[in-house]
Amino acid sequence: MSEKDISQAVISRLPRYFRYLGDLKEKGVERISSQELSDIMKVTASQIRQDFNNFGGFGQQGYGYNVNYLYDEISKILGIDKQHSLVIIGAGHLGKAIAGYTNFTRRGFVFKGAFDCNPELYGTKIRDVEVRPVDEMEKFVKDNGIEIAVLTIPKEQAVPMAHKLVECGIKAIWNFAHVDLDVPNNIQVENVHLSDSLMKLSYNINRYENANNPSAK
Amino acid sequence: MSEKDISQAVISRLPRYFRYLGDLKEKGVERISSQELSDIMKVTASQIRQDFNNFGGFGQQGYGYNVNYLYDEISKILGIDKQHSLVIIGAGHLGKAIAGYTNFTRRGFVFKGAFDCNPELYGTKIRDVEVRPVDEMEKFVKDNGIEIAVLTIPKEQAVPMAHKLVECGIKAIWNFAHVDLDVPNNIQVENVHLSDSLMKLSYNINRYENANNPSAK
DNA sequence: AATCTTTTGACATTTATTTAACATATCGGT
DNA sequence: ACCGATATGTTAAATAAATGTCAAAAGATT
Repeated sequence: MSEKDISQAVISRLPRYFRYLGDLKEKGVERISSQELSDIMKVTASQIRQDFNNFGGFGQQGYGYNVNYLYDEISKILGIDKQHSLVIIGAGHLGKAIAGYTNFTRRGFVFKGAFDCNPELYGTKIRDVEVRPVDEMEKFVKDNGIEIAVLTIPKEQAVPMAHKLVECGIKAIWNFAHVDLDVPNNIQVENVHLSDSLMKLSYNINRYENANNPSAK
Repeated sequence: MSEKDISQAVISRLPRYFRYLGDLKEKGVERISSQELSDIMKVTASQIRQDFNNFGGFGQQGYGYNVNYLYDEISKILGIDKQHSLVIIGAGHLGKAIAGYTNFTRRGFVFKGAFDCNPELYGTKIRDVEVRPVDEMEKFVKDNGIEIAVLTIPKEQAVPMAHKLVECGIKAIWNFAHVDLDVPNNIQVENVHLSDSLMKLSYNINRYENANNPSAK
């Protein structure tokens, strides 16, 4: 039905390509070969070519890839050529950090609403958007056809909230709560488990130290 | 020299196991089989056993795994049985969100200092820790033997700052800036590229829609 | 105490991902 | 308009990861 399934390993690499291509574009570089990109990005040229070829031939033999064209194509693949509306649920520091990050706006993610259950925050503003009581979320999401909900609330609240969001017709959840959400699989979920990331870092510190000082243990 | 290399794919799964084991522990569950855990976590029992066996036999045939024991062993593997000191560089919302996240403290990550280059923030406090001028960072990191630096600053500043941190003897960098850091490989780096994560979500929204409405393109 | 059941740990198999190799198309200079 | 150099797209090989299988060990039951 859709294009043949492309592995998430490939998808995970696309934003990085996109970032480097954006840099090249800004520098005025017009063309680049997989080998040059390989040198800059420290991945094999073979992988670069293979990754791009999952989506069709973007390059030209003997020439390489046109930076602008490739950049645009990747942005289409990633769906950031279109606008996506989002609301933030949980107007704490993390929610504010995300809402305030203007680069997301540049990528087509339009911040439309913020909700919290702390009355002290009601009416305060984050980038021209008023923080509202979380009870108003359902109506707001439905009325405005919001696509993405950013969950920056404690894990206890995250699961029921995800449920509610699904009922409101949300398409995707960007989940910062330290819990796995169980939602129908027509709802896209992307988890950002910060503590998992920090533990990985801790493991690697440990590993390096044990490797160089095997006395302990 | 060290234990034989374990793939980062396995390491990435450990924090999730740890999280579920913590939940089981709290519920008073004493033992669990790979099959039961498989049902809860939606990964194959085979993978669970294989993952644990990378680090030695934690289970017992005919019995399963002792939840408390396994939990403790994983915490040792991840190095979160020991304390790790950290400083936050960039006291914006993101830095504050991370500093304020008390769960990290529970896992042994001790927040010791915060630095920023915005004079308005000097002297303000984040959880009893005073925000200081970024110029004082070098001395502070050296004097206090800080292990981990959390980089929550704009990408332009991140690269030179990483350099400086390496000179101060930092062991690891938790990087939230949207740029790849180039540091010696005795320095551990863990990247949290939020925009990459959001783009992945966008891709998956797009993919699902195209699959169910292939008219477009 | 013997037998049956459970469940691990180890290994074999399958699947997925990455890297390498190369034929072929295009560019660029003469 | 030709010819050599370049660099893709594609296919094949190698590597890595995930899954399935089963003997053996320990617990549970009678």
